[in-house]
Amino acid sequence: MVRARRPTIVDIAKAAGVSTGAVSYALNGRPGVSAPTRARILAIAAEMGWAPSTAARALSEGRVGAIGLIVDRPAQVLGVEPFFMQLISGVQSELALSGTALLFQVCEDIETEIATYRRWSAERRVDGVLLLDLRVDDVRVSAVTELGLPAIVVGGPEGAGGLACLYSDDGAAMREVVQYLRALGHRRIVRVAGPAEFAHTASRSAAFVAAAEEFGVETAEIVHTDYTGEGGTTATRRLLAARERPTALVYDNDLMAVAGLGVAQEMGVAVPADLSVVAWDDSVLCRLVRPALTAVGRDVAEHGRRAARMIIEAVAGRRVADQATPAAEFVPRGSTGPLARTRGVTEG
Amino acid sequence: MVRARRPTIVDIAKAAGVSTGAVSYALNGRPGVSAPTRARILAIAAEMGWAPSTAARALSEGRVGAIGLIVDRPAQVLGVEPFFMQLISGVQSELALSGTALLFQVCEDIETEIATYRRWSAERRVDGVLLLDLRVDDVRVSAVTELGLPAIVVGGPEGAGGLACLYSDDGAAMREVVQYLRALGHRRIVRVAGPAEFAHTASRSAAFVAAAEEFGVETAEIVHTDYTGEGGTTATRRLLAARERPTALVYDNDLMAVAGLGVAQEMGVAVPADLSVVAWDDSVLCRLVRPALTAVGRDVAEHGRRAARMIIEAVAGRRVADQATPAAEFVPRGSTGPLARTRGVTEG
DNA sequence: GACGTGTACTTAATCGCTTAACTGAGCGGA
DNA sequence: TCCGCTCAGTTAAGCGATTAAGTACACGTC
Repeated sequence: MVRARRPTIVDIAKAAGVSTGAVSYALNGRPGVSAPTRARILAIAAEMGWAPSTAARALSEGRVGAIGLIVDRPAQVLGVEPFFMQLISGVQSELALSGTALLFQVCEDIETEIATYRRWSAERRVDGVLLLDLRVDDVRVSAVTELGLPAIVVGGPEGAGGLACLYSDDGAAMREVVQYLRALGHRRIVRVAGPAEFAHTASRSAAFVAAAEEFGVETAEIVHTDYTGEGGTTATRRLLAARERPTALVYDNDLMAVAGLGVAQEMGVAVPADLSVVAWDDSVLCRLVRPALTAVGRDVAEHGRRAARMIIEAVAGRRVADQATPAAEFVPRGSTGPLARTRGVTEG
Repeated sequence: MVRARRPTIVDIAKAAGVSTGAVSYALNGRPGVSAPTRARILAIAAEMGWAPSTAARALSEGRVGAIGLIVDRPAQVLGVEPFFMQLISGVQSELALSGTALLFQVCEDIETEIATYRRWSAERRVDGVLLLDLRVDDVRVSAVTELGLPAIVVGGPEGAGGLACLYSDDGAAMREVVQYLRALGHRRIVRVAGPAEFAHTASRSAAFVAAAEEFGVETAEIVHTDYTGEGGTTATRRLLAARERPTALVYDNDLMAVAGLGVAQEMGVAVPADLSVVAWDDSVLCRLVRPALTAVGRDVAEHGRRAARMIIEAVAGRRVADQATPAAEFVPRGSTGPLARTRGVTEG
């Protein structure tokens, strides 16, 4: 299979009887060629099926028209957690509008991630990157800053150490969830959170604690897991086996919530009669299980599109301000309900 | 944020007091420089943190070191179906070994997909592509062949119209599933398949029909859906509402199986007492719901890694033979069991 | 001492495109 | 008639690599 020789501006120039410079001006909509000549060149280019060579353009313009996205979660989780794919879809769809490519990489740890940024920067593979899952004092921020690699923090809380940030205001939604659960009679609520080192985990936790205080929730505990189904299973089993078990669980992602639901079923804890379950990211998954999961949903794809727009701006050298994604929406479904009866310590 | 000027071979040449040609020979391990000079050049390059500019290399070598992957399923499905992310993780991890980048794109339809291949080819963005979800008489095959774009068909059945193909032999697993269900006493089995136009759907369906005949399954029906949760829900609802409802359902992906499980629960059909459920792709999801889903699992990430190796070979210009992925493994869990009692037409 | 043969380089063309600088024609005004 | 200006191009350098072809020197050989 011999790869066909694709037309270059030289071919167009020859066909049009002008210089390559003129062709370049015409194709890029710059002044310097007359209207008829421009039209002729454009027609020839279209007919030949010409498209600019990214390599050549990258070399002379210094920009490659690609941005990078690295996810570092185990493949297991990645596959099953809707959030990432939806985010990527969103990012990708927006990038496609400007012909920007998306380089995607899965890493195992943050060191490899940083090494990849270095390599990408050194090889000039990408014009900028999107950082996910910002950690408290995240080393990646200084790494990309040092490299001079334009970057946007996606989903972190505000003020990402000098980098522009797309944050989602989870505070209001968290407040709504806690208020709702409290109104249903719940007094022992546990938040099954993601890893403590993630900045957005911390910010949601803070909102949770504040809301619990505001609405007079007696016990408002937080346990940390790793976002995996197993993590959710283990945590839930432990929580439900406790003497004073919680009556409501607020999970940090849909996957863990589904896992929790399974554990409750397995332990004979009725949902929602004995236990209310709330999932943070809403997704098809939440609607498929029974009872359907009450969830806090946000438009993840839109989140991704915004992030894409921000990084495009940043790459273009324009200042980008922090931006908030539309507030998350609380969607009550069958997994939450009024507490059936007041329960004492343990029942037989 | 001024992007740091990254070192080029000119910088290295100056520092080493040699020409850029010598530097190039040294860095690429070619003869033409003495051992001491080579060592000196390598040391300087390492110290400067030099990495070859992909753009420059692409321009002079004609290869960009990137391969493309397009998925055309709605974002909704993508997010929630573990298969894709796991596949991509696998592909990506293998590509990373050779420093090859992965361009990832989500499309809405096959026309856009083909247009993207054209653009990628014209812009020389990728050296090759992986084709997913081969259709019967797939137009993409001729499209990439015409473009002279190296491509590998992932997961199609053998003989993908001239393109090398990585196929998974689903026949044996399907036979095992049907035999197992038949042994449990099931006589009315329905396969809830993906879209009929996918080649792998057709091949699995053929295996299903053959196995049903071999083991004397009375009713072996096939219904087609779109792989979405909603598709699974609707199909299942219709099937379970029928006068002679099936006693076992074999779903083409985990998502639909979970959806089916939900519908059964909602309609008061006990799983596995009244209905056995089998999912095709095994994933965390299958283990999280209750009862856990009996599933046919394969190592999707390994599938991806193989695909990556194949496309790298193809890009290098070597002939690539069709290859089979290790056979799928059948994992019985709680969602399948012996038929509780022989049921007549409809019961109250 | 002339000649061939390696070795260790250098030189310069090349990939495809952008763009600053230059050229030459046409035109208006003094 | 000459000057300056604008327009519509052309020319050529540059982006950062690779690589064929050339060069200079050392060495061995007859």
